[in-house]
Amino acid sequence: MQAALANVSVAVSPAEKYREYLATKGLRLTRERSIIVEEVFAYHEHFDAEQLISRLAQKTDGRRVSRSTIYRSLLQLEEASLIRKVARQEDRDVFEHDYGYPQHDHLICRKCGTLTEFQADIIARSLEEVASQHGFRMDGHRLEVTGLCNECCRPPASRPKKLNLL
Amino acid sequence: MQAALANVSVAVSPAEKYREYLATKGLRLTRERSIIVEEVFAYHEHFDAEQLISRLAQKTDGRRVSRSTIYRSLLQLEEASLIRKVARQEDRDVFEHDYGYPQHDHLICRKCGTLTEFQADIIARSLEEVASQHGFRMDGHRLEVTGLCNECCRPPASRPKKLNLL
DNA sequence: CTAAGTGCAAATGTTTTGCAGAATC
DNA sequence: GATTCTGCAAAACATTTGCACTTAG
Repeated sequence: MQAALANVSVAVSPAEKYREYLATKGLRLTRERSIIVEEVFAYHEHFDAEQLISRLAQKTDGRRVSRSTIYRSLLQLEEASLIRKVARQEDRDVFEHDYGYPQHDHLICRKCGTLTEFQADIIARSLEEVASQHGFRMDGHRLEVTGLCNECCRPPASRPKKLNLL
Repeated sequence: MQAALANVSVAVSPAEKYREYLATKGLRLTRERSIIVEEVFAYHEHFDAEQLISRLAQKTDGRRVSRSTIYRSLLQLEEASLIRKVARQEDRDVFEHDYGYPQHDHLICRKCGTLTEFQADIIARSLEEVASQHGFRMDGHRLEVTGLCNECCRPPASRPKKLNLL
């Protein structure tokens, strides 16, 4: 029931925070929205809309939610700063938890697509400085570092060239 | 004719570099591709496919190129490291020159959408370090800093709240 | 001649939206 | 009783692709 409360340093559950956000807009935490938040925060992995949709579609109990509602809810969760877009992969927006987890950035393997999180305070600090120099009021950032992950640059055998030309 | 060569520290023109890239694939620098590279490098502003398309559509001379060819060419220019995606705005990929310009990152105003470039060597250096710690072979990064630009946070009059509720 | 290149129109795939009926205050 | 919600199907949109025709080595 109160998932995602155990090993996370938050005072309020994601669902509760969602409820608060909705309240400020005169909206309600419905059964569907509640199912969605809980599913979103049930795992800390990155996900896209389609994955969330199929996770919810597999539920055998009555916890099925329509595609539209899921998309609508994702927008709200983002507005509420519960989740945020981290990247775009295969034409899909990729989300991650933005609530209850420390700020971090990602190493994105351009071969296998794996997202690896890392933390570097110095970056946030540098950005504060840059922003203030430009009179820019920073409220967040997204940093994607691309390259090859440990796994994918291991076998230096033959370069995997594209096989277009017969 | 040889635009973008004057104030840029490159040995070879973008078109020439494009030609070289194409050559490695057994492809040619056609009239259309040539028109596209030149238009892309005629200005240093950020752009999306649609903008490029309409810029080329306005040409009164025979320099018109089809939408498909432009999209196909953009892919190649990206592959060739002549341009790169910097952001995604209004559901469109935004590109910028990646050739002949120093590495930099962007402040993105979430109100007016302005992209402001900045350079911070310390970030690149930090990333090198982080990458090596993870056995990650970095080949680039994208950093979008979001917030309000100088202009947009100037008038501290009334907070521009969304006018949804009547 | 053969392979690459183009333009067109149609397809794709994600995300959004209009609407009618259901649920909630 | 009015307003918010949902699910459905259709729409919107950027981007990609199949195809027939051109063009260039």
